[in-house]
Amino acid sequence: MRIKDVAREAGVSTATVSHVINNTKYVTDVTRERVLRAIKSCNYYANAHARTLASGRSNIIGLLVSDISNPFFPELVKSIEDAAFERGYNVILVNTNYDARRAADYVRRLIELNVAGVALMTTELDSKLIDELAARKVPVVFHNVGTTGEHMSDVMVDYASGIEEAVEHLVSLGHRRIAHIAGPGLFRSAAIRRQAFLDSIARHLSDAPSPAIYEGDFKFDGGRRAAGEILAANELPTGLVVANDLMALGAMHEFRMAGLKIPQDISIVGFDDITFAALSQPPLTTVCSPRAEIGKKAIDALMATIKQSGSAGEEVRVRTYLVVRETTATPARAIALEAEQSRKLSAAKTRTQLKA
Amino acid sequence: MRIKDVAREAGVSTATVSHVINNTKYVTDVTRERVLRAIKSCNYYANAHARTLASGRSNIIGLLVSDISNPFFPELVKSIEDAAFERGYNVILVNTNYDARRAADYVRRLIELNVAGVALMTTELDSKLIDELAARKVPVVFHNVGTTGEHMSDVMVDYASGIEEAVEHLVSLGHRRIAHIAGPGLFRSAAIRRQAFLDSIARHLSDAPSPAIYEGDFKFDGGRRAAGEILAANELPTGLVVANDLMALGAMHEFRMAGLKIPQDISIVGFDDITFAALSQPPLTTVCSPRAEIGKKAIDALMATIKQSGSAGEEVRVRTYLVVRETTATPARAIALEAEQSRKLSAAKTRTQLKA
DNA sequence: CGCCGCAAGTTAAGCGGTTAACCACCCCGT
DNA sequence: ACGGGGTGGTTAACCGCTTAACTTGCGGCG
Repeated sequence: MRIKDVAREAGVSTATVSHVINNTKYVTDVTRERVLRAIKSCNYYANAHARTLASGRSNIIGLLVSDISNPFFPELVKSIEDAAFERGYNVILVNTNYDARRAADYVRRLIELNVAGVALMTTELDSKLIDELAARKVPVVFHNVGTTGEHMSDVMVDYASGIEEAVEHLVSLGHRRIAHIAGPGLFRSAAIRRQAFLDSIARHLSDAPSPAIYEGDFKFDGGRRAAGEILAANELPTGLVVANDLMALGAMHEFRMAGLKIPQDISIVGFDDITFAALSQPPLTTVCSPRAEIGKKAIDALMATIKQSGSAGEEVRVRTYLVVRETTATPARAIALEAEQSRKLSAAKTRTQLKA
Repeated sequence: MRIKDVAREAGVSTATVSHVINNTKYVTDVTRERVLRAIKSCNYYANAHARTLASGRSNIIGLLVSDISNPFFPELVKSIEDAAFERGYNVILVNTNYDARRAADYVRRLIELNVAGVALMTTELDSKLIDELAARKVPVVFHNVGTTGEHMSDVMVDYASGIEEAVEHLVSLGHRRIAHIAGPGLFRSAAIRRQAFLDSIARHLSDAPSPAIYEGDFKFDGGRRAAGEILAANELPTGLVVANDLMALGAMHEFRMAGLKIPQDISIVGFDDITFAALSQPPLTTVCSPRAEIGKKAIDALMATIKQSGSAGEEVRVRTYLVVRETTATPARAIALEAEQSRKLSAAKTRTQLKA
């Protein structure tokens, strides 16, 4: 059932069959019909490898993610796969497990597969890999790396916009003591979020004491531990911005264990908006990192550089934004406390004045 | 940088280069060395498509899942990708979105790619697809379909064993009124779990009234709705076995909204053991569907049929088992209630006896 | 009427490997 | 001295498709 069988069946040359399949040359309707019928009657499926070999064009793209079982990724993968499917591409899924060596092995395989492009949605990236890809002129789209170049696009997620909204939200609710649970120091995304948090605080709460920052590991337990540290500190913040939802959920768990009510005792904002953010108890207010949009734009950018090779990559921007749910509220108890304190304070003052 | 460049560089024929790469023929150490050096100095990467075309062997496998964003799948995908990677295979990820047409499109593409094998981890399966695959003699491994055959293996997950453990667990805690929230009627996996539940109940609680069964959609909201129905019914069960964790979590949410305490007022057992089962509040007792094992065994079975074509597929079994966490407990309140009722009852009896 | 140009196909040369068949050489036994 | 067989490598035919270049036939135009 090869193209030559179809050609024989239709009484034409293989070239003609190829042309009707690919629409690469005008063919009369009657010939086209004959060919199509032959294709059907032979139950002919083209051989993609032969096609790629002959044409130099492949319809496979590589998708690298750090860890598909991290709840951030599935939706991203889904949207990428979806966009690729629509455009006729197949995606090879690569799970690096945060392992640079494994990523390198895979990049080699992808190059051997002559992939049309690569979506590097990992956080950890070896620059040698990128060089390798660049040397082979493989179109690439990154995620928050900040480098674009020939064949290299980047979808930059504007973490700051969402963090700003989060801080603004807390401040407008009346919070003045806001802490942050950051991600691991060496993660770029963690560093950006941390800085964005500090900037926003500086902007909105310039007179308040500088905010406490705790560091977690981006996982549930890291959130628990950080919350433990917060509880151990002498002054509890009333608001908390957490660098990802998993840690936010972990922190909520720990606070609840300690008998705190959320949001009455402490308001919490997460980051990412993973599926479970909406399902937690209470539903988590969080900053949405729109993964469906990220995936779609990544493929758009990749396709653009695939179509016209030699083109410079583009830098696409995606905003993050706050999704208010039920873990944030006016810090009523804290405000009452402060009011009480200032009342006592003024009463004391009055007394001393009276004494004088 | 093609094989002929390497051959020229090393001063040998392309055949020799091919042989040292693939270890297909003995080559003297000095020649081998020369070739390897040439490969390195040319920075040569073999072309996988040419290799596949010439050899007829591909190192791509197709992995079909219904929906990667369903929390059941990521871990399965991960273990499959992992096992495939180790064996030198690349996986093309296919997200069918529960759409038979899309699955069909993809199967065609996979055949065109001459994939070495296909892992059909979807719930919905068109028999035409399977025929197509069978006709092309593509090795396939299913998930709970129950058909094996030439080139077709199946990893059967023994849902019943876990359900049995769950029911046993509840019964041994003292539960006598146990209900079930089932999955959508037309899902095979849902039907099997439902039947396993009924069987277990019949085995352990033959004297009790036949258990109530509610139907959900395998999603969080379906669990909420089902829980709503349960609350609306006149007699609350003390124990609940839910067909998957997402619905169990939804049900917990609903019960909590209604003011019930878990597990004091109602014990809940989920199914799947998704990541969030352990993170819920309280952590969910559930039946673990060991996805890492399923994935690994699926690839093992697939590889077996790939290696020796013409072999009959095997049927692999995987047990599910109960993971006890904190949503199950002795139905204290219910027992107290019943005790109270029976006391009243006997008191009433005594009264009537006295009267008599 | 002869020639041009276009329309519709065909021919055949790759694409980059694999591998069966073949060859040259050398060692060894008789 | 000579044939046989093993060793280490080469030759070249393919795998199935694409596509540039070429052919053929025909209508239109000067």
